[in-house]
Amino acid sequence: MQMLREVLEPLLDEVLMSIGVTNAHWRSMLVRSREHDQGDLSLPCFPFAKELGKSPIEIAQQIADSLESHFAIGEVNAVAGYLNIKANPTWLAQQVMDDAVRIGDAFGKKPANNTHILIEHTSANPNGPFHVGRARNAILGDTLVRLHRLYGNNVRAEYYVDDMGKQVGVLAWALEHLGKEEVERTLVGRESINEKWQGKADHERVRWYQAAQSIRQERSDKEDIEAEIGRMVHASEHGDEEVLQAFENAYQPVLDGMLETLKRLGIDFDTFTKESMFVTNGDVSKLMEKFKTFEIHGTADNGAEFLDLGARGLKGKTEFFFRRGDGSSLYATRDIAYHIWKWKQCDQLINVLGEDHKLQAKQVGMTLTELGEKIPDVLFYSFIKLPEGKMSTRKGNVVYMDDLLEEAQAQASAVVGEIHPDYSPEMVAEISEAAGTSAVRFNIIKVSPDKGFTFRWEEALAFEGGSAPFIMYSHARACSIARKCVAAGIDLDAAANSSTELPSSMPKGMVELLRTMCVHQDVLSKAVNDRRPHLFANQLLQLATSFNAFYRDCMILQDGELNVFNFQLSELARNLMRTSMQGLGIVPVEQM
RNA sequence: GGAGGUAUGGUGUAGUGGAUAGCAUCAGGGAUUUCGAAUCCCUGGACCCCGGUUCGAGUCCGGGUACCUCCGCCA
Repeated sequence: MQMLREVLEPLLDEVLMSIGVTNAHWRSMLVRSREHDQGDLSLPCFPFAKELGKSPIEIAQQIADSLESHFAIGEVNAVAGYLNIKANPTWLAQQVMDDAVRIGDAFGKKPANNTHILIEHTSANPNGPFHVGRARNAILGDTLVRLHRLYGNNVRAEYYVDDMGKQVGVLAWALEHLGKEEVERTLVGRESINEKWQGKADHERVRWYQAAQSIRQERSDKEDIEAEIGRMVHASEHGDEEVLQAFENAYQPVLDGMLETLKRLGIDFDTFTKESMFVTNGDVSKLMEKFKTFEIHGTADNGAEFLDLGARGLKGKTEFFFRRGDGSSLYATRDIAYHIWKWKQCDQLINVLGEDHKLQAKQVGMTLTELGEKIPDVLFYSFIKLPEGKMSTRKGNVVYMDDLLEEAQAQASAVVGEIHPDYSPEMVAEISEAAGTSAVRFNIIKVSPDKGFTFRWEEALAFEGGSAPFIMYSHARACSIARKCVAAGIDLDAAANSSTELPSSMPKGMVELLRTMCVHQDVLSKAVNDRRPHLFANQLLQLATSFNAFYRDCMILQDGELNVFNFQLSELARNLMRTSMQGLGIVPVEQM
C-alpha cells in the first residue's frame, strides 16, 4: 500500500533514528502484512536486535510506543517481534473519495508520460487458423498493451508479418498447383473442415498447406516440387517482387481470417510490418555487409557466413548464421534489421515470444549489442498443451480458437437463458458473446506466463469462482444498483457530487473494499513494469470479491432512502472495475 | 550430452527473505419476505528430495529427481 507507506516512512525514520537504528535498509523490510487482520504494513524487528542489544519484541514495542500519531494510522501493535500498522479506514475512505486510487482513461487522470512503447506480439505465420496455443501470445500481448494504456503509457501494438520464406512459399505453391479434389484426397482420414468455417480463408486455405506438406514428403515428383518451392523462397529472399506479390495473394486472406478471430477476442493492432520490407529496402544487405567487418565474423566452406558469439560468452553452438551460401539472408538477419528499425520509432521495445524463441532472442540480442543497439524487453511464455499432449495440427491434436469461442458463447448462452428467460434473444446473444470471449481470455491471462498450461474445456468454460463472468457479474450488479437508484427517482449526478460525512465506523466489507481499492494502482504498476499481467488479473478478482463483501454488509438503497456515502463508494468501485476489466479485455456489460 | 524454464492441498493456481502459506475448484454443512444467488458464510486438505547461507527459506545458493523448451545455412 504505497499511499500508507509514503505517510509512514518519514515517521518511522524519525523513531528508528531516535532509538539508534543506523541500518538504512529498513525501508525494504517494511512489507505488506501477511496477516490481514494484523495490519496493512509490517516491520519485522529481528535485524535490529543485534545492533541495539535488545529483543525484537522489546524493539517492536518501543517503536509502537513512540510512533507519532497520524490520521492515516489506524492501529499500531507489536506482536512477536513484528510492528504492525493498520491504516485508518476513515483515512482510506478519504483517499478513495479524493480520487487517489483512480486509474485509466475513464478517470481522466493519466500519468504524465512521454515515452513511446512498441509492443510486438502474435506475429504468427499466416498459414492457418489460430489454435489455443498460438493464441496465448495474442492474449498476453494484447493484455500488456491494454494495461500499459490503462497505466497511461503511449503504446503501439504491432504485428510482424512473415510474408516470405518457406511456410508462405508452401502455401503459395499449393494454391497454385493443387485442386480442391486433390487436397481432399490427400487429407483423407484427417478431420474435415468444420462446416461452420466454410468460407473463412484461414480454415479453407490451411488445407492446401497441409496437403502440400504431406505431398512434399510422399509424391513421386517430390524433388521437383521441392526445387520449385525452393526457387520461389529464394526469389522472395532476394526481394523478387513478382514472387512476393504471389505470396501476398496467398497469405493475405488467411491473415484476414486470423485477425477476424482475434477481433472477436477484442484484439487489435495499430500497425503491420512485413518482413520483406527489410529485404526490398536494402537494410538487410547493408546489415550483412556490416557484419563482414566484425572481428567475430566467419565463413563456412560453402560460403555461408556467421558471427561467432562464443567470443561474447554464448554457450553451446556459438555460430550464429546470418547468410546462406547462395548469399540470401536468414529469418534472424531480417529480425535484426527489423529491431534496428523498431528502435527508431520508440523508447521502449517489448516482444512477446514463445519459450522456443529463447535462444534465437538471445542471439539477436547479442548481435544488437555488437551493433551498439539496445536490446528489447521480452515477455516469454510457456506453451499451452492439451491433456493428450502437445498441440499438433498434423496429428489432429488441436483446439481451434474459433471453435473454443463458439462453444464458450453457446455455453454462456445456456446459462443466461436459464437465469433470465425474460431476456430477448438479441440480449442473450450479446451477453453470452461477452461472457464467453471474456472467460476465454481471463482463463489464459490469470496464469503466470512462464507456467506451462494445460488446456481443459471445463476450465476454459468455467463461469463461476475465479472467472471473468464472476467479475462481470459484480460489475453488472453495481450497475443494477445505480439503475435502481434512478428508478427510485434519485438524481445520480447530484448524489455523486454531494459532499458527505466520512463514516467513522465501518462494517468489515466496506473496509475490505477500501483496502483493495487502495492497492489497485500499486498492483497495476507492478504488473506493467514487471510484464506480469496475471498479477492484475488476480487483483481484479480481489476487487470483485471485495465489492461482493461490501454489497453484503452495506445497504445503498433501503426503503427508497439513499445512503450517499455507500452510493459514492459503490460508484467508484464500479468505475474501477469497469476500467480494469477493459484493461484485461473483459467486456463490462451492464446487465447479464 | 549442453543450455534455459518449471515443481505449492485430490485438481488448477497466487505468493515482494518474515508471523497461522492466499484464491478457485472439489467434498460436506449453512444463509435469501431486504439494493441481482453467476452471490455469501462455515468445515476439510499443500510448499518434489538432500544439503547450505540467514535471527528467519515456499522464496536465495549448491546438488539430485521429474516434466517442458531449445541446441537447423527452417521460420
